[in-house]
Amino acid sequence: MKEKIQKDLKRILGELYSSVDIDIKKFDINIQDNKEKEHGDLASNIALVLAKPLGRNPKEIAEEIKENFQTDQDITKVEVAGPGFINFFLSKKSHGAVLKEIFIEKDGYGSSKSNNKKVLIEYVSSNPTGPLHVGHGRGAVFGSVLARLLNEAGFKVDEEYYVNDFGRQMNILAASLWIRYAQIFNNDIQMIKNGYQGEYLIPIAKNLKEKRSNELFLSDSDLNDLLNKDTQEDESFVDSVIETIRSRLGDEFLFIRDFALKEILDLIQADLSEFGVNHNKWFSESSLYENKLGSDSIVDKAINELDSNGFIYEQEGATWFKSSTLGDDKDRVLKRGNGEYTYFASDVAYHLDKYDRGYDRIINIWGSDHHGYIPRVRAAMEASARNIQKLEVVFIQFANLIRSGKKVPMSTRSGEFITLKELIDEVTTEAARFFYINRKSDQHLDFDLDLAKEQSKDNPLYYIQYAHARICSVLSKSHIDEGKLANSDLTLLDLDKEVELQKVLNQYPVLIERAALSSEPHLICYYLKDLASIFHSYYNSEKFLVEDQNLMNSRLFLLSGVKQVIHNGLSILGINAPQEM
RNA sequence: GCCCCGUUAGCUCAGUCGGAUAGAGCGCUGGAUUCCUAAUCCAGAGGCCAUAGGUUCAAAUCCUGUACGGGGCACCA
Repeated sequence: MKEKIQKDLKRILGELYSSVDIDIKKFDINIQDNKEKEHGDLASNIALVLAKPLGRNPKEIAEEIKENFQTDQDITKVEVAGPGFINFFLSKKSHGAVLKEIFIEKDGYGSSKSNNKKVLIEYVSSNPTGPLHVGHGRGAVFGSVLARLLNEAGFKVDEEYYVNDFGRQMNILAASLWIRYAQIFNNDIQMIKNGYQGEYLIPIAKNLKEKRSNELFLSDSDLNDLLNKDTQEDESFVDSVIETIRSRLGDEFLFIRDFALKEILDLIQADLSEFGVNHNKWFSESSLYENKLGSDSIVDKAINELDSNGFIYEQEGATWFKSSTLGDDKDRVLKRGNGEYTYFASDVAYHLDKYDRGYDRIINIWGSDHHGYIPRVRAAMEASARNIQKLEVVFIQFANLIRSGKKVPMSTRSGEFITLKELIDEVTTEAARFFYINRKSDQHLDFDLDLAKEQSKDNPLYYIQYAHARICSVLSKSHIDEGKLANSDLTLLDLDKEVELQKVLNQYPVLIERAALSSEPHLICYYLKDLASIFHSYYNSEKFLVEDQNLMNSRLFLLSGVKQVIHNGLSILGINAPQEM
């Protein structure tokens, strides 16, 4: 309908003002939804926009356009109001068109046809050194909802988890696991200061013992240092433990390391899966460092590319990237004086690899504490002659958990954090997903645990689900075949609330498109709350199962449309729409 | 010091491309159930949209300054 009005207005403007010395075509014609019923359904501000360039009174222009506008069976009335708005009034029948559309498209209502564009969303990517905690939950939900949303908007979406399985932290993980393993044989051994403290390594150590029995245990002489509590307090002690195990066990050290990584990735994957988050790609950081038969690794190739573009120099034994020439605060080290690569080197190579895989959009979902990181990554892509417009970064702010009105204290040190699994077990996956996504991503979020568990209208998720269940209940009590409702007389739906419901249903596809384009899935939550609210109000003011068959059928048809849209919206959020509650 | 994000009702927050009288929930006050799920609804009170300028026919929305709050600025990952 909006498109039709736009087209008509364009034509009228062309006819009226073709002789004027300005280019009418360059003005966009906006059609807005009106809030106030007295203003009609739609409005255009074009007369106000044109007033200045034409040097005329906006009301006169609006009247002129109105005179030339042809009303028909859909657009029944045109009015000029206020400072020069042109208001359009739609017929009852044209409001009902949306119900037939929903009826035909069902689950597909709101989704666009494929646009043949590929998008990569990288998210979560937490270090594989321990289970996910609640801090990861928000990014996890956001990424998975954005993936569904973009899929709905016609993109071909890949969801990727970048596994930081390279470097010192993996050795520390291996050492920590080995200590848990050694504790099985000698409980005088204690976890060392820089090791991973969490108890999650204990069951993994038991699994390790199943595989290797006591073969990985060390001789008494090697254990001397480990049993000396004074030296353990030292920050660098972890390195000497790694050295000891590595020199005594040789390749078995690598076995321990790989075993630890695999077990923890299994843990992470299981938690994500229970949380409705499913990455279809897992990208290993260490794969960036493989060099097959003498050829350069991906990281070396990336550095060489920067080098040949003139962005690399050596200083004090380290390899530097001249990011400051491309907007970063300072230059960055890629390879340290001791020959080790920095995390940033991996990231440069990783991002180049993403580009080379041919995506149209590359979306990173990062914790907001990483925002200072973005100029150097951009600089690296620019220095490698990649189109930096393709790279988008969405920052996710931290979430606080609130219980009984108070912040739940959390410390990532010494393993005192609440895991994602514990959160899910307490409030359910669905509530956790909804509350995480309910708020704009770049805003702090207070996650109220008590509210998430509450079963009342204070809990917006229950409110929405209840609307769906109520409709299901009415439809089932009516004993009518939903498939036969399509021929209902939609002109009978002329109550204010009925018209409003149809208008809101009509906005759904636009909402999905906007949410996808601006990466703002929280809009879906607000939309669904709105829709549910209008429905509940309608439910309380009218009866649906009435004597008059025609009236009943049209009302049930409307309800069936509301039901479908709630279902579609919740499904993007990864939340079930229950038949009964 | 530099860089991000924020400041809207007592509280928690929405607010589309700048559009007509500023939105919701909670809380507060008062109502609705012989009837399709009261897990619901209806009505009322409650606002200098932090602040000072600017752009515009029109600013919560765009631009600049200021104040206040949160976060970030490694040869860590």
